[in-house]
Amino acid sequence: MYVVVSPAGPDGYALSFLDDSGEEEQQGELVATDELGEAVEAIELESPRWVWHDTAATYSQILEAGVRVERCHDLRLTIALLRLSSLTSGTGLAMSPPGPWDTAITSPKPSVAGNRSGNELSFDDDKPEGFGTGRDSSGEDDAGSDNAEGNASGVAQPTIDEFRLQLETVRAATEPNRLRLLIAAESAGALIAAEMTHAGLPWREDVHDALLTELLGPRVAPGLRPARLEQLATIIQHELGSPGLNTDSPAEVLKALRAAGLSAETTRSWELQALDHPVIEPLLEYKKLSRLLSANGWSWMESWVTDGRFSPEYVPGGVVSGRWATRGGGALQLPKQVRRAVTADEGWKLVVADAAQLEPRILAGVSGDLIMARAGQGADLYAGIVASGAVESRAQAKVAMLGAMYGATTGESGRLLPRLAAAFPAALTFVEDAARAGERGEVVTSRLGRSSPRPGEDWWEAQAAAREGAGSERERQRARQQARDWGRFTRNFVVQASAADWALCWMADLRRRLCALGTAALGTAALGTADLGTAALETAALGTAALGTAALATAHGPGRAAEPFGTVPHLVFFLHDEVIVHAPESLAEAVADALRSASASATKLLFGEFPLTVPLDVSIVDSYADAA
DNA sequence: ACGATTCGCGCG
DNA sequence: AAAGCGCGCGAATCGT
Repeated sequence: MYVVVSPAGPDGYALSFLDDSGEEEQQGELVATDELGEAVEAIELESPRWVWHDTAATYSQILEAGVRVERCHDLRLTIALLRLSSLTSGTGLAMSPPGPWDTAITSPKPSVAGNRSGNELSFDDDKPEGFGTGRDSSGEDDAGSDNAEGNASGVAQPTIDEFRLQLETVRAATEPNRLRLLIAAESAGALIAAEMTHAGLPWREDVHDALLTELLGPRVAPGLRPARLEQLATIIQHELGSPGLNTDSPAEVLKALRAAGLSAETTRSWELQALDHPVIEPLLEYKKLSRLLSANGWSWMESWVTDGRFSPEYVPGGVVSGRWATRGGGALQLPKQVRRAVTADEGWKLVVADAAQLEPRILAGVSGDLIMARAGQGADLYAGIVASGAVESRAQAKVAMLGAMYGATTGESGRLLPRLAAAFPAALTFVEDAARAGERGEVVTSRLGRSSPRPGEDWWEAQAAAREGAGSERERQRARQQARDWGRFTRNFVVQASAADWALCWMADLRRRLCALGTAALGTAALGTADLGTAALETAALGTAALGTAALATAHGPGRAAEPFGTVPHLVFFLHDEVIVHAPESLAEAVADALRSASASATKLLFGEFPLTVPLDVSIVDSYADAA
């Protein structure tokens, strides 16, 4: 069953019920915004798939009411996939001009730092053109239920139509099941993103403050330099013999370095490291600490940490490869320096898991390179590559693999590539083909059907001009450069995007297992971990395990603030190939098992019987800094 | 004075 | 050792 959620009037939603083929099976109903969570909770007992324009906008409100849902279909994320996918190229949907469904719903009030509540929406103000049915559904609904139901169907029609179009487009696709899995995974990712933003990453401000004080000196007002930075600045000025030097200005620092007889082209740290001069050490320390202060100092904490939680906004589908982006607080770049502050609540643990060498393993999978897959049977793929005889050291194996996936041409990496190609011809041919396709301006596609964008107008014009021999030699050279650049992008895309496919499946499967764990833990009997297996997962396209509504209901008793997680272990952080689960201590070991089972499930979903393994590094810790 | 771009560095 | 992919962010710098 599908339940389509559409905006209706200034302060409400229409819920429409569709059967599995998309036919309307019963009259819809209208609910006010502040009743949405309650209505969803009741319907969720039937395990529907929720269909809505934008998960981030709608699901956050449901979470505010303390309610979670098991699965959804995000119309905006799906249309983005279907527009670009090579599996649906040429379809009406792919060729249609951009419309309202392509646009995210933005909340009227820009989200205030750390404000994890009150994210109300006004569809009247914000809905893009094209939604209107010309009918006013607000107002005298009391007149009779017939009237209300009629309006519910009317306002819901554009949403229902778009959903049916997307279903039909998938049905007609080259490989519908592959796309269905991708869409289910992408939508599950959107649910997870909203839940992680809602939950936040447990953050100890006192630990963070102590750490800053130790490294920088006591806290000072914004704009002022803490003691340690002041001290280092003075030393630098002295060593360079320029008392007025502004150590924060790269241009001034560079000038001063050259005046002191040092041959630097830039002030980048790695370049400075090569220089031999007494100023280098204090200068490097200054840059490091200055970075810490500006990126993750006290004002960062003030802006982004509230009530012991760091709550960045995750942006699923924010990168064309399917990786997520984030907004706010630089969540993609939490320095190792400050991870000490990420600390489990009392009685809870952080279960930190990292998919070891994910991208090269995924390359083995997408290219069907059995030799490389075999090299990855152990815990360390790079050690396996050394054992295969392709290169001498682990360091070489790593730099060569990265070079293969990124398109290195020079340096040690470039030199090692022929040896890698000889040892693993299937894998290297695969990325090489992807690069050649990109150089021709063609589209490449991930394991589950996410395709790369085509290069822009400028790119094509430059190529055309160069082909016709027009323009200067310089312009032709530039065109070749652009072609190679795009080739490196598509070369990497097939790996990065397939790894993102895997990570989404991993998390979606993990989420179901975590919910099952929470339910089992609250039951009277020890039910153990629910292992639903791959077959069940495939038929369900990511999501049939009950979310444990009973557990959730128990978790927020009457009179308490609604809390959608209660004692259920839940994801609190995700970074490409790494997750953090916040779990009650008693469940931590079971969560670690769930993480590994989910890895196996995801690998099987993507690669079937191909003998690929994605081992995890799992740590059960109190602080993120203690993770392996 | 202010928006756009670049630099430099953090993460995978 | 410092290239080859993908990001976000703050400060400095550039352009108008």
